[in-house]
Amino acid sequence: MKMHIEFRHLRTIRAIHDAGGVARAADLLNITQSALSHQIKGLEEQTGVELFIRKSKPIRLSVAGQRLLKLANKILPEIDALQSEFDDLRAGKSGRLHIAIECHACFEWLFPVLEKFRQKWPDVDIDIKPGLAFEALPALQKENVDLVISSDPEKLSGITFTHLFDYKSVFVASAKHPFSKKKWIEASDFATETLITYPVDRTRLDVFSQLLIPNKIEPAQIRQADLTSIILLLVASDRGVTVLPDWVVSEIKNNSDYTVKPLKKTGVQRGLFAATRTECLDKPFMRNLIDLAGQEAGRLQKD
Amino acid sequence: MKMHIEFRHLRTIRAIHDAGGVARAADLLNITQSALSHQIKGLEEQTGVELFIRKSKPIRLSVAGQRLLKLANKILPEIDALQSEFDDLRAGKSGRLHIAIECHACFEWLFPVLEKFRQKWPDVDIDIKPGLAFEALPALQKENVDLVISSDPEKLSGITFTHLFDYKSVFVASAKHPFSKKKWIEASDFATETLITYPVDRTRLDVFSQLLIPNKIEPAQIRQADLTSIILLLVASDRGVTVLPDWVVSEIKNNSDYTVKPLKKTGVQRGLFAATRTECLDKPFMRNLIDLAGQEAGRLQKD
DNA sequence: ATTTTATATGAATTACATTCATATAAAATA
DNA sequence: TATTTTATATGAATGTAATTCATATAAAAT
Repeated sequence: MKMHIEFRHLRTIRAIHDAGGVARAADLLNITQSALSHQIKGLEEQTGVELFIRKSKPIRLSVAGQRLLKLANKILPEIDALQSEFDDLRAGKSGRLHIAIECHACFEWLFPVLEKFRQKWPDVDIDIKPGLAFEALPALQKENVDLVISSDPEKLSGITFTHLFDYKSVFVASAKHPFSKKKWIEASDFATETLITYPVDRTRLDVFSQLLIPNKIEPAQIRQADLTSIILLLVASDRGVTVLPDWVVSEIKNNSDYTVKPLKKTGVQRGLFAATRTECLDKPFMRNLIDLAGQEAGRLQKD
Repeated sequence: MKMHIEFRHLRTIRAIHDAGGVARAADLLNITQSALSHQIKGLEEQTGVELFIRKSKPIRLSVAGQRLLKLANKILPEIDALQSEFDDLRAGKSGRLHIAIECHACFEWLFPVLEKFRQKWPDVDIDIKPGLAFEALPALQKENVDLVISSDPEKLSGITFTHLFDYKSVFVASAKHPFSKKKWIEASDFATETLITYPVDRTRLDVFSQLLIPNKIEPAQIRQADLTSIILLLVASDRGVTVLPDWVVSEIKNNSDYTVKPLKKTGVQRGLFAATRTECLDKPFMRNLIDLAGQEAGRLQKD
């Protein structure tokens, strides 16, 4: 009396209908006729209605039975579809790729990469989570995201950092700016300047982490802007100076509105890494994304 | 390895999600936590994908798990709905009422009855099968129909005939017809007449079964018409004579276009019966239909 | 009426879900 | 950080329910 309707029963109903009888259905399901007979008897007890008309010999579905069959024909394909979705998932054709980017400027090269990726892996669920830019690595461990783009590799259990490419952080100012005569920019130079940055914690900005904080220099003023194009606009109109990755700057290097200088005599070189859960590197789409990211980086550097 | 996804699994997934953890879900389902743990392990083996993220402590659904949950939330209510449909069926609120009528003129009184019935039993699936007018009783036994309206009760195993009402078969002709002077009509009178009948086997027509066949009389001519109103039209314009149940004739009894006479000196009295499978008499809607038919009959006779 | 074919059923068997006892691992707490 | 608490996992034992086997019964076909 505790028994429930189970998929077994739906498969049975469908088989009996398709095969046109219990005995034939039994072959179809690789099961004995007796088993099916017991099964439908149990099902009729459970549902409380007669599912079959037993007066005719290959037994037929009653009205109630037909109703159940209808449901079976609706539900069973859905389960099969789900199973094949799962098969895709296991085969690595589908999956989830939720990305957190610590580096704000990375949008620039990430979008073209994702566009290529999307074409090759249409069933992978792509998303970018800019919200949790900080705390990205814990989120990665907790499987809230699957990929973190970061400049600061850490030793973390279960997390692997894959080197994507190197870039330089370069100083950008208006062409009219007095620093256009300098060969390179020092930390101390910022003390009198208005610095334009992305609106993120300063520890996540190369200018600060690599130059100003170590040298204990505070810019005269800080102004924040969301989009790279806005920052460049502000710089062009001499409202301040900024520091950006060289790949961003490559587009405006030959633009006479701007002057671009290295930071320090040696330049400030940084690496960009893809952080993933180690086991995820087995997934083909994940490896492919990292490959694509490397290729795109190469293309940017050439310009 | 042969295991399939079962409803148990869907209920489990849903419970784990709703309760927010395996342990709490276990209470919810009145089952041990261990059972659920084994269950989801088996399910993961079957599907081949990880359904849960086990890094966090009350375990969460993975992407695949969420997909399964979505399906569970779709499917489980459908099964519940079906079960309550079955409950209605068992309670006698719903069911099938497919009717075969041997007696062609019965449409006349059956339609109003069914209209009343439909209002009271909206979930009963009503249908009239005029096609298998002959062979109606075997169809009843085979559960192809559930009710047969017949004038000829037989002793048949599993079939019960319920008397609905009696009627007389009466002769109808145009008012101008010479027989309008007769007190009653004999079989021999038909030998010179054109008889208009429903287009059915003559054994199912009262004139033949009750009068002409026993007396071995053949009408001069036979003409067939589908609808009672057409038959009456033909009779009014003196294209022939007919024999109809008195309840049909009651409408035109006072119409000066027609003359109505009894058959034979004594009249030809017949009964009308509802044949059903005996077990179907337990169903409340079936009893109610038979009651309604009786009432409607009473109303017709009064006119 | 008889044979054939299809379904039903009781008892035995087997498979498998569940429980129990306990290990393991994450989260909370000190 | 160590410790306690809470949550899940697991192996072995148990119990239940699905399946099989052997056979009875009933409808269809001959």
